[in-house]
Amino acid sequence: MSERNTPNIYDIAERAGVSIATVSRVLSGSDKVRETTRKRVMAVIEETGYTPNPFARGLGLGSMKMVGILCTDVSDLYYAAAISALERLLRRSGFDMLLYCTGDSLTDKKRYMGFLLEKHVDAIILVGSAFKEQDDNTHIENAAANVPVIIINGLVECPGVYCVLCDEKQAMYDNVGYLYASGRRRMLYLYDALTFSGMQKLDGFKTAHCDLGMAPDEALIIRCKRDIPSVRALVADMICHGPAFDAVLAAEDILSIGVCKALAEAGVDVPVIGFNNSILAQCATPELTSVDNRVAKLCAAAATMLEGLLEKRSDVPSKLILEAKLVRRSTF
Amino acid sequence: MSERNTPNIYDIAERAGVSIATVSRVLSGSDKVRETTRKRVMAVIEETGYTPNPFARGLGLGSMKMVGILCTDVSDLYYAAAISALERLLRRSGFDMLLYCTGDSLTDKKRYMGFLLEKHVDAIILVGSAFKEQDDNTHIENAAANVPVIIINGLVECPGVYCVLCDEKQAMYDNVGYLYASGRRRMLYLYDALTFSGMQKLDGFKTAHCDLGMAPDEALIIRCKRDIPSVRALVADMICHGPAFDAVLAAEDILSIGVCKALAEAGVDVPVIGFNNSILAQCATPELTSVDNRVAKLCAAAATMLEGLLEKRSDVPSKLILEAKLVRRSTF
DNA sequence: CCCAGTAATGTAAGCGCTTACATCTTCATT
DNA sequence: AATGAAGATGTAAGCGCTTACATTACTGGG
Repeated sequence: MSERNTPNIYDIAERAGVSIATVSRVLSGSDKVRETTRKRVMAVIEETGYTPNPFARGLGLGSMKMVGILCTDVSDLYYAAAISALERLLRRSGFDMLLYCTGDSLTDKKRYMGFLLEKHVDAIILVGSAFKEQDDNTHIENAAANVPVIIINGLVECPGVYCVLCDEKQAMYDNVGYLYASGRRRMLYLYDALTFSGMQKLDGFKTAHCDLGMAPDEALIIRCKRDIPSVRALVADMICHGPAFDAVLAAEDILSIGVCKALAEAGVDVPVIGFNNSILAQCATPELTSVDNRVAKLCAAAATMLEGLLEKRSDVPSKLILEAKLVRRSTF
Repeated sequence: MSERNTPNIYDIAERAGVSIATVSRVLSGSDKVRETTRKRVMAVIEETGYTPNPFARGLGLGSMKMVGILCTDVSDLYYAAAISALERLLRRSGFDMLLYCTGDSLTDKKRYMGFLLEKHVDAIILVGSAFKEQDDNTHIENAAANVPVIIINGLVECPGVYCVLCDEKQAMYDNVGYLYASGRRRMLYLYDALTFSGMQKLDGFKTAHCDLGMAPDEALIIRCKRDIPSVRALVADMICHGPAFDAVLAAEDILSIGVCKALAEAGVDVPVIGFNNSILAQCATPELTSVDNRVAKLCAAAATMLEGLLEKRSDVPSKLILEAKLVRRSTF
């Protein structure tokens, strides 16, 4: 073996008395290698602790088996759960995860998407990176022309883009129905961002009202900061100065927390339903009833999809919608 | 240009009427290129949308500017915050983040550490992946022989391993002091895992007791499941059946949540101090006083360290300890 | 025992870049 | 205008792998 620091395929070939092609075949699990040869090569590999250089392999193959993840905010509980699930699933399929956090800026999303493509990843998964209403999704469409793109909880209908999502519109629609059935007529709706998911939920809220013959009161549909004290102050103020409400629907658990605090302080008891069913729902006092939008399942579906796509199977659905599920606790 | 799908450096060279070496120099920002030539080359690059192939570059350079992250659990709030901060900081320095989640298994930690090395990352950062008492850290030491290893909130003293940590022992020591000063003598200590950090805190708790002339009561030092209902049940039981306690210190905010719930239900009012100062502390009712162990700062320090290490600077300290800070809210 | 046919292995040409070294310009000195 | 030195550019040899194609080693049927 030469005195380079790490052995290369030539060293292995030499020591095993074969050619590099044979070593490569052993490495790639090709079947056209005699069993005795394979054993001999494997022995040398074990003995030297050789591992193939991924860059060289990447250069030859055009891929390093990496999947790029574009996530708005990993520190968000919901996304963190998604990343965690995805990592495990990807690794199981032999892919590494290249993680990019975009924040909310569309410019950054586009830029990072570009970086990911430059890295020649095998696929791109978007987690929470889609899409305010005003967004243009050209970067996604472009990316999809080169590599499969999977969107978790977002929807972009375009060839090469595959979406797994939870029917949050329906979930919110149902929430309104439940509250209506229990006699509520003036539901407060709190949201912080009009992402794709945010719009779905808002839409569900409004549609349900219409279908129930109520015009949604715009004064009860409030956009607020994603921040406990703000929401708390907001709700406290509403309790004192109106407009009056007799139930609260929040687009995110974190908002509900602020709501609950304000309600508790004022001694007001109205139902509250959160969204995401994160750990926060269990932390709240009283414990928060919340919609479970199935991160883990979404991610598992995404992983399955990905495998299908990379095997170029043609039976991969371009859209997959899961049902959400209301988890009842103490606030409704 | 040939009819390959992506242009390569030869295409650019040809169209710009220079050699590939010059293109490469332009790309790498070398200064030995005449301004007019650079302009011409850049123009062609823009025009064609050429981006250098990262595998080829990696092969030549021996690096793809990637940093491997080994994290026990990204879905944990504390780690998620760390990952988020690190990603931003790494990207700023031009590194991509290769994320591995190990879980608690030492076998997996070792295995994944190996994978990371095989990928020829430029550095490895451990987030929460160190170290139960019984762990052997040979994999870390081996890795450090090849590539800088940075440990966030862990300590392995070994050449090539750099640690940034928060003085959690001192923080817990101080907690005991504060409670002692307010007259508490029977403090309940709850923890879930004896990671490095876990051991530090426990140590601080015990040492403080000794220094204050109290023998820590082992019956008040309890290991529990990291799970709200368990803790709640545990504490509820203790309230009824003893042993008696007059304050609670928890090693993690999530444990404190269970504590607070049990206390509230039983109408018992004793101080509680959590640890991590995560969002959970703000969610709790009453809001939880908690020790802030400075994730963001730790990560920033790690990033700075990393830059120093990759520039082979010799002034990089091998250990950096930050002070924790108690954030007072309603439970103490 | 020969030969076609197949299985196993080897040869060598990429993949797209970096960079040491060679070559050619430029330009200030004399 | 001749002469270097310094600056700009080109040449070509890797980096370590994959793989099409060529070659050699086997196999059983005639």
